[in-house]
Amino acid sequence: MTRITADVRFLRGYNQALVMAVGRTARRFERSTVVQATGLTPQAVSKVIARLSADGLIRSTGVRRPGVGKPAVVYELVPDSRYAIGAHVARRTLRLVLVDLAGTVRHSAVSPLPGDFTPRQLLDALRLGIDTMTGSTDVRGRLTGVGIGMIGPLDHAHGLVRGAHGLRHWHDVPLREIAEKHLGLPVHLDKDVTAGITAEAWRHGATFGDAALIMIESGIGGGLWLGGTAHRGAHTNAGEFGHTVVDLDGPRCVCGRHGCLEIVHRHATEAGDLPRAARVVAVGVVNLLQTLDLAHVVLAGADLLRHPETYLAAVTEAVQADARRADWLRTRVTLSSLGADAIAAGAAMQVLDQHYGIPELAPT
Amino acid sequence: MTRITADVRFLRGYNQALVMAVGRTARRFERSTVVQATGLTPQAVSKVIARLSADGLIRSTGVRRPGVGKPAVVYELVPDSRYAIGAHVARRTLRLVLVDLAGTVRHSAVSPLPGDFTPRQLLDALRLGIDTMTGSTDVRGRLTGVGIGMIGPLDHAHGLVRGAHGLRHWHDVPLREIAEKHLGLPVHLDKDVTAGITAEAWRHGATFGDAALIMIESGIGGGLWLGGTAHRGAHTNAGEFGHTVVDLDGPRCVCGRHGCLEIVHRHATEAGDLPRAARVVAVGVVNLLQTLDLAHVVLAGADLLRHPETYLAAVTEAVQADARRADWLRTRVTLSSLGADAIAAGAAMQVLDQHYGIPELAPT
DNA sequence: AAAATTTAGCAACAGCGTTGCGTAATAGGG
DNA sequence: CCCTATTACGCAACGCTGTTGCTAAATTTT
Repeated sequence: MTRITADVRFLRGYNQALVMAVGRTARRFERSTVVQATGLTPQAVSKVIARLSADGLIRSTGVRRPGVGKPAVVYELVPDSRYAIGAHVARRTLRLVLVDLAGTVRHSAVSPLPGDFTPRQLLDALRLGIDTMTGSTDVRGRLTGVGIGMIGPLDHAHGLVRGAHGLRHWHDVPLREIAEKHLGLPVHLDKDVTAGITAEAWRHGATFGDAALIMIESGIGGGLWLGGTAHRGAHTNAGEFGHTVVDLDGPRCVCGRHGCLEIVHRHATEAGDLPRAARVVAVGVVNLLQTLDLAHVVLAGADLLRHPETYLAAVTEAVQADARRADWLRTRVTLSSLGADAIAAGAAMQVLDQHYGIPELAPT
Repeated sequence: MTRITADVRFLRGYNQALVMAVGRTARRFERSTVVQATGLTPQAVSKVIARLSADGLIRSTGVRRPGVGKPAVVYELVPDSRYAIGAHVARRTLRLVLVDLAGTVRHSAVSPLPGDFTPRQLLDALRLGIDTMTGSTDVRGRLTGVGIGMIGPLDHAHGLVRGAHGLRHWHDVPLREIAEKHLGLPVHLDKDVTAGITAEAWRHGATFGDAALIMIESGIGGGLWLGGTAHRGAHTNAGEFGHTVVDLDGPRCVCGRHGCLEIVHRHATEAGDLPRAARVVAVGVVNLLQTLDLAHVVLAGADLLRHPETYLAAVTEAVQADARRADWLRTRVTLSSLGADAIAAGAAMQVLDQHYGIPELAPT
C-alpha cells in the first residue's frame, strides 16, 4: 500500500477544507473565527478566503462592528455555487436528492425500480431522474457529481458492485465506471450506511467525533465515522453490524451463524414485542461503545423511525446505565435529522467532500 | 475540536516518515525503492535522504550494480541512532524494554511492584529500571522518551490515569506530567491494548491495514488499528472488547451486564472446556470483522499464549467459515510476534512514532 | 482633532516538492 | 581501446505554500 505523496497542493486543499468546514457549520463567519478554529495566521486566512471568494464558494455579506476598531468583514458560504446528486438504490426504489454546498437537500424524489432490475435499467432511471431534477435550472453546470449509496457487498475503491442481496443481475458490476460514461458526471459508489453517517458528520461539522449510524431497514447496519472520516474497512465491508452474535444459542440467521443481532431483533419484532426489539438493539449499541468508544450514536432507518421514541429511549437508557459508573464517558444518542433522505443525501455529500473536504493522504 | 493547521513543516515530517517507514520495513533500500513506495519524485527523495543522513537516522551501506548504468546507493536505517523506553504497568509487575529505531527490543526486564502500589512507588521503580537499562551505555543521550502502557480507564490526551482496576491509589492521577518531571524525559501514556497493536503495526510497516489485537490476560481486550493509526475512541476507552455481550441470557459480569464475552470465556476456562473458550473468542472476533472489516487479527496475551494453537485454529476456522462465501474477504489471523514484550514494546514505539512517524493533523 | 484599537493586506521570506538539465559511473558493442 | 547507451544522482531555478514584518484603513474613545 503506497501512501500518497504530500506536496504543497495538499496544504492548499487541506486548509481550504478547514475554512469550508467552518462555513458549513457556522452560518456566518469572519476572519477571526477562522483563525481561532484553524490555527492559521490571519494573513494565511486572508489568502484562503481570497481564493475561495474567487471561486465563488464564499462571499462577503456585510461587516460587523464590534465596538472599537475597524469593522470585520462577515462571510458566508454560497450554497448555490455547487451541487451534487445523491442516489439511494434500494431493492425496489430509487431515491434521488439534490444537495447544495451547504449540505441542504434542495429536491427529493422517489421512483420505483422494476423487480430484479438490471444495471441498464438502473442507469436509465438515474439519467431520467437526474435530468428532470437538473434540467430546468442552471444547476447542471454547477454539478460536481453523483453519489450512489446502496447495500453491500461492494468495492468502494474500484467502484464495483460485488453482488447486491437478492438482485440477480448484480455480480461484479463496475457500476461507477459505466455510470460515469452513461451520465457524463463523476460518480462515487459507497455502502448505504457509510453514506448515511457521512451525512450526519457533514451536518455536525468539525465538532463531530467518532460516531455510528444505526440503521434498521429490512436489515440492520451500522455506518462508522472514526478519526474524522468514514470507516469502510479493509474490503469496504465494514458496517455489517446486524450480523454480530449477541445470543450464542439463538436462532439461525441467513448468514449461517446463530443469534445474530438482526435475527434476534426480527423475532422480537414479529412476535410484536417492540420493547424487547428495542432492548436488543440497545445491547448491540452498547457493544459498539465498548469496542469503539463513540461520542455520538445516530438512529435511522425506516423500520426504526416507525417507533422512534421507543428505540431512542431504550438505547439512551442502556448507554446511560453503562456509563453511569463514569461521568466522563458521555455518548450522545440522537435520531437521524434527515429522515428517509439520509442515505441519498450522504452519498451526495461524499461527492462534495471529495472536492471541498479534507484531502486524503492515504490511498483509498 | 479545532484541527491543526497544515504548513510546510508538515510536508517535511510526513514525507520523511514515509521514508523512515520504508527503512523499518525493508532491511536495505535505495532511492528507487522509496520513489516507488512513496510516489515522490527522485529528486525529492534525494533531499529527504540527505536530511535523514545528516541527522544520523539512516546511512549508506554500499552500492548495488544492477547491470548497466551507474550503481545505486543502498541505504539502511541506523538502529542505534535513537532509542525509546517502553513500560508495561500491570497489577503486580513492571515490565521495561529498550527499543531501538528499527523496532527491535534490545533489552527487557521484569520487576515486581508492591501490592496496591502508589504512584510514587511506580515512579521510583520506573526510574530505577530505566537508569539500570540505560546507565552503562551511551544510550541515554539518544533516548527519545518513555512510553507507558497500562489498563484503563485513562485519558490519553491529557495523560491522566482515571482509575486502574483494583488499584486504590490511582484515581485521576496525572501520570504523564509527574512522570515527565520525575524522569526528565517525554512520557507517552496509553492503554495496554492500544500500545500492543501499535507494536504489530510498526513491525509490519505501511502494508499493515486495518487490524485488531485480541489480548487475553486476566481480562479480554481488543486494540484497534484503523485507517493507519491507533483507534482510541472519543474518551480513550475503545478496546473494551471483552465487555461486549455475546449471550443475552448469560451469566452476570462484573461490569453489570449479562453474557459478556469475558465472563462467558472465563466460565468455559474454569470448567476446563478449552475448545469452548476458544470458540467463544472466535465468535467475538468474527463479530469484530462484521462490524469493522479487518485485514489482520493478532492474538496475544499470557492466558491466550498458554494454548496458542487452540485459539489460533478456532479463530482461523471461524473467520474462514464466515468468509467462505466471498473469496475477496480475506483476513489474516496470526499470533503476536513479540510475545510478552508486546505491550511494553508498543508503548516504546509510540514514542518513536511521535518523532519519526506520520505527523498528526487532527489534534490528539 | 488626536489617540487608541482593531482589521486587512501588501511585500519579502523561508521552505517544501517539482522541473530541467548537466554530470558521474557503469556495461556492452565496434 | 573508445564510443554509446543506460542508469543514478544532484545542482539550480521555479512555483507554490504559509509566515513574518510592516503599512494602511476604518472605527471608537479621549
